[in-house]
Amino acid sequence: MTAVLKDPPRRRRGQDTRARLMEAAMGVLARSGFDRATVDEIVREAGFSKGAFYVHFETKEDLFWAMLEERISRQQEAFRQAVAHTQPLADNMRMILSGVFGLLRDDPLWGSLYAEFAAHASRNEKVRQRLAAMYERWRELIVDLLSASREAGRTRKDIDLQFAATLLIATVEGSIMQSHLAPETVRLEAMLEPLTRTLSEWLAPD
Amino acid sequence: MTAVLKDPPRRRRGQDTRARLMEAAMGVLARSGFDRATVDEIVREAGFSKGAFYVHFETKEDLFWAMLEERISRQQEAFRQAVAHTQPLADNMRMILSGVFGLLRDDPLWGSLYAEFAAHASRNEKVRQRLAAMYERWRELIVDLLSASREAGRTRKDIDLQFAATLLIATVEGSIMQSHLAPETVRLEAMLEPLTRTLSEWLAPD
DNA sequence: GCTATAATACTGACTGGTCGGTATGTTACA
DNA sequence: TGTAACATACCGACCAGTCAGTATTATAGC
Repeated sequence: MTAVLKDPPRRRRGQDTRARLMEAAMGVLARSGFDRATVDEIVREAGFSKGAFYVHFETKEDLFWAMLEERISRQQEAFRQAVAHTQPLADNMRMILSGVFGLLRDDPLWGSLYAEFAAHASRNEKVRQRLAAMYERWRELIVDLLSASREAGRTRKDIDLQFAATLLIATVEGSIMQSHLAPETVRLEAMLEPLTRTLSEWLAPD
Repeated sequence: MTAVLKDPPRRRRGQDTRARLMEAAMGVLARSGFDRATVDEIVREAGFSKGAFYVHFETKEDLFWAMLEERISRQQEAFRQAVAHTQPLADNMRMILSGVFGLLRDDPLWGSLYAEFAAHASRNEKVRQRLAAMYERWRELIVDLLSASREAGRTRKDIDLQFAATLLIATVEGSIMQSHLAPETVRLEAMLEPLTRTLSEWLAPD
């Protein structure tokens, strides 16, 4: 993959310039999309000049990568924390769902940003592979979780775990998608309990 | 909604220019995204000149709208045809799924185009509302279907139909998303039967 | 401590190229 | 011969990326 992230220059004037640029970029990217977002707008919002931008990023594309990596690792971390193999499956499920939903509620720009990533992935093989790897990792984590739960006799044995993982992710992402496009009709918060119950019931041995 | 579609000029030189422009645009939009796609590239691919484009579309944005409407109406039509209220629910389910999956298989550009629409919806309130209305219509159709099935005693009564519709759509769209980003791992064809079975079992009265 | 020198972070004017949209001309058909 | 469809050259705005210069901090020698 040969990541192109240059290690950040030492901080100065009390602030981490690179981080502030990325923070501003997040808003601008979510508002305007990658192609319409201009470097000028990003640096203006961050309170820097264009030169500063090109000290920290080689190109605009480079910034995009940095954003993608940053969001993915944050998401993975939240996911991992929500998974505690020792709890009943329904509790795990609720933890995961509310963790993911919470991330979106706390940071409403994430939905737009993710749509942007997905669109880019369609046209950029490298981005696509990176997102595919992210999904792969999620599936692994879920399969592990279900596998452990199955050992403990708390999950039915006649379900293909790969399929189950794919379906779980699909359910969550599809719900997020709909609530993102029609927030007045589909409320994530309201779906937390029904989703938890439905998925748990499906997985529970009869 | 006040659609801005101008009625197509009379055809000339044996071909429907507007349709050919849209066909070419579909490829270019899927490849490059809306912002990177240039009018020049579209007309070149369609075998016309820039002047022809602006005879048939007021702006580039106008073309985008036309594409969106065209895809939505085609999708709705496929959906409606797949739904026959008279069949057992599982058969209906399979019909709907294979209908949607087939649309994607026959036209691999659709996935990219849809990602583009979704990304645009994040930044354009009008596009967002249009997509939201599309989802709303789907939910209505599904609720009708489930409602009829419930009358016939073939669907459990303790499920909120709105929630069920949302969940069904989420499942399908989430699966499509994953197969779009990771086609080598998630094969839609392979998911048809398991999905049909899982969803039918969930909805069936015990 | 104090200054000289080097290294780094940042500024902002500028450029080269791109592209949506237009103006004007040309062709085909009624 | 008029009119709608199409072609082509062009313009003006925009923008990623550059670069020469400035400001700030680190370091070395005293």
